[in-house]
This record gives sequence, structure tokens and C-alpha cells, in this order.
Amino acid sequence: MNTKLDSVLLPRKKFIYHYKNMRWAKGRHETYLCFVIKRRVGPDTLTFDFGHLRNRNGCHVELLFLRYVGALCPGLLGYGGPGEKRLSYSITWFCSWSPCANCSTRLSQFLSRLPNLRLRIFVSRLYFCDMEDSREREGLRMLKNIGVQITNYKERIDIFLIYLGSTLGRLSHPKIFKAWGELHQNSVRLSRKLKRILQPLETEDLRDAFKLLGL
DNA sequence: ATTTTCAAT
Repeated sequence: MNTKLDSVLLPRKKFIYHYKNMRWAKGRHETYLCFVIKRRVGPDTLTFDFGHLRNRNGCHVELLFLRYVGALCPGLLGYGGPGEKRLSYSITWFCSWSPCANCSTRLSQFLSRLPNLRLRIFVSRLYFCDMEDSREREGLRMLKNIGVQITNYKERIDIFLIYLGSTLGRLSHPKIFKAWGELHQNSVRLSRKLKRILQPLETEDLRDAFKLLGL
């Protein structure tokens, strides 16, 4: 396994700084991606792997993950041999920022060729999603449409904390994770926003709205 | 009310 990936788990302070789900995250000029990889190696056998990445050299962290995915997920891609059996993977990401438009596009292209890979993404904060017509919003919808489950992490805070706990455990930090005070409030706001983004107005709704306006 | 953003200095 690549030693860079093997890594060094995210130190607690850095983790909390980058994963705080506040509205105005000043100074987070980096993005972290903690991942959990679940691999089905047999009918009753799963293996797990986890770690984290950070964007580097102008490469967004999502694309960095794709660059390493062959090493992280042996048997995922396959070599196209006849009757070749590809392994099934479930991958969970915890991203400090949601993916940019370009990463969403590239991810969608990648995933659409791999029915044996399920990806879900938990995000701490939405990246450039304030404008109604932002390309980032469009990108998130694209991901959803090809089956990526994307949500903020409060809905599965248990997984998140387990991940965090194991991370801290490996670092010999006995401290229990203490959520920041605004975590819940922030995640409620984020959930609403994400929901609005992922469920855009249907034509039906517009029709109703037009009727209501007498148009 | 307004604030930031996978930097660039």
C-alpha cells in the first residue's frame, strides 16, 4: 500500500478545525477527505480500510482519491478479462468541503462505469453553493442522479464519530470527541439547504406556481 | 446586515 495513504491519521485539532460545519468557515483553504472502504471479498466476508487525504499540488482531494483508487481498491477496476469477477466496494467519504463542479463531473464519469462501486459522501460544508444556479449545485445533483448518496454528516453522526474515535484511538488520544456547540444547529441548516439543492423544482411545481400566479 | 470557499503571498 502506498505509504502516503497509509498515513498518519488526522490529528484531532486539525480534524475539528477543518470539519467544523459552520456557515462562514474562514481560512479553510484546504480540503480533507476521510474515507472508509468496505470491500466484499466473499459472500460472507468483508474487509475494511480507512484513512484520509488532503488536496495537494492544485489537485482537489476527490481527484486525488481517484488517482489512488486502484491501489486502495484492488479488484475494483478489473482488466476486462473474459468472465472476470470484479469485487464490490462501498466507499464512504467524509469531506470537509463538498465537491466542486469539475470534481462532481469527473466523479460521475468515473462512477458511471463502475456498478460494483457504491459511494456515499458526507460533507461538512457546501462549497460555492450559495447561488441558485451555481455549477457546484448542478454537480451535486449530477452525483445524486448517478446514485451517489450525498448528505451532511449529522444524519449519520454515529458513523462519523466511530470513524473519529478510531482515528483518535490510533493516535493514542484517549480524549472523547466533544462536538462543538453549534454542530446540531449548523447541520440542520445544512440539511435543509442540501435538500433544496438536491430536489430542485419539478416542472409540476412550476406549473402549480404559474397557475397560482394566473400566468 | 454581513461574513467564506481544494490560495496566494
